[in-house]
Amino acid sequence: MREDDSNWFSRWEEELPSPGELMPLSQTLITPDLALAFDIRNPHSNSPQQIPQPPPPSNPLPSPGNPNQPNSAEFADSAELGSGTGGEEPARTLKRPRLVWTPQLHKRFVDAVAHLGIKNAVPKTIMQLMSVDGLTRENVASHLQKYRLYLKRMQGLSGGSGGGSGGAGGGLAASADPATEHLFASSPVPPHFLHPARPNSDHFLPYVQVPALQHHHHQQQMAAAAAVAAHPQLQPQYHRQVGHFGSPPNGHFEHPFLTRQSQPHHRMGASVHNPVPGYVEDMESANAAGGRKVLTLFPTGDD
DNA sequence: GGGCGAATAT
DNA sequence: CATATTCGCC
Repeated sequence: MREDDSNWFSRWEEELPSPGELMPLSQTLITPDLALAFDIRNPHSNSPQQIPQPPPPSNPLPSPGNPNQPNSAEFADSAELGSGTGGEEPARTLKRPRLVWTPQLHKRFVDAVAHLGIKNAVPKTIMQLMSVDGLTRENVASHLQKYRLYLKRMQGLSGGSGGGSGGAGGGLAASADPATEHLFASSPVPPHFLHPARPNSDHFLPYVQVPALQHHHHQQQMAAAAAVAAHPQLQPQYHRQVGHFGSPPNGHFEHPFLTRQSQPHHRMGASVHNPVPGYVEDMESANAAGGRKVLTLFPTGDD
């Protein structure tokens, strides 16, 4: 049993993040279109209203859909199927698209793990800390497994024996080999990750500022929304949103800089002002082959 | 029963 | 190969 839920914050000694670090710690997996389509308001909703989203009886995430922005074609598809199922909301049995771990998302992941400490870094906690709505525990668990594998690999690879793919540099900046540079190499791995984790002192933190820190297991959507509602001032003003790019074939990740800014506006009557031209969009990852949809995340902008 | 972790499947 | 799903254990 992990009673971390009760006092997980009692062991924050590894590396206390600055409030600023935690603040931007919130990302959404739901595209604006999707959100609109589902009547869920975004964190930055102008309306002073409280959470307009009553707890969906049973539907963690109807259709995470596809961040494909241009049109909700994909979503429309799902919606159609959903309505056909007989209810209003899409059936709960709908499968969500594969999650694509973009460097930014992975960065958040590493960030969360780093702040939690390896020992406390369990899927649920990580998921909560990441505050990426739409992210499931399974998503994190799966990725965490791979990440641990990666770390282990790195730990073993310090001697630089000429075995296989070159050297991981031992510790920091392990990416030296073009072949090794896939995803994990793109994020800095906190040093203490490789350590046996130094014995901590009993440092207690003055206060904790975690966005989605509720004990209630609610839907991620609501969790995020609620968190925002509870601390609206925590939300940055800028809308650094969508920016999904398919998996880079090369593996060279640059900044998610905007590629283009098409699609001026949709039919939303409200103001859709976007002070930041940060609309990135890329629909090159259309994996139509096999009918596989890919879900991508957007960068928070902090990096 | 929930959740974590590793194995296994797609 | 990257994620998802399943399975056993705590």
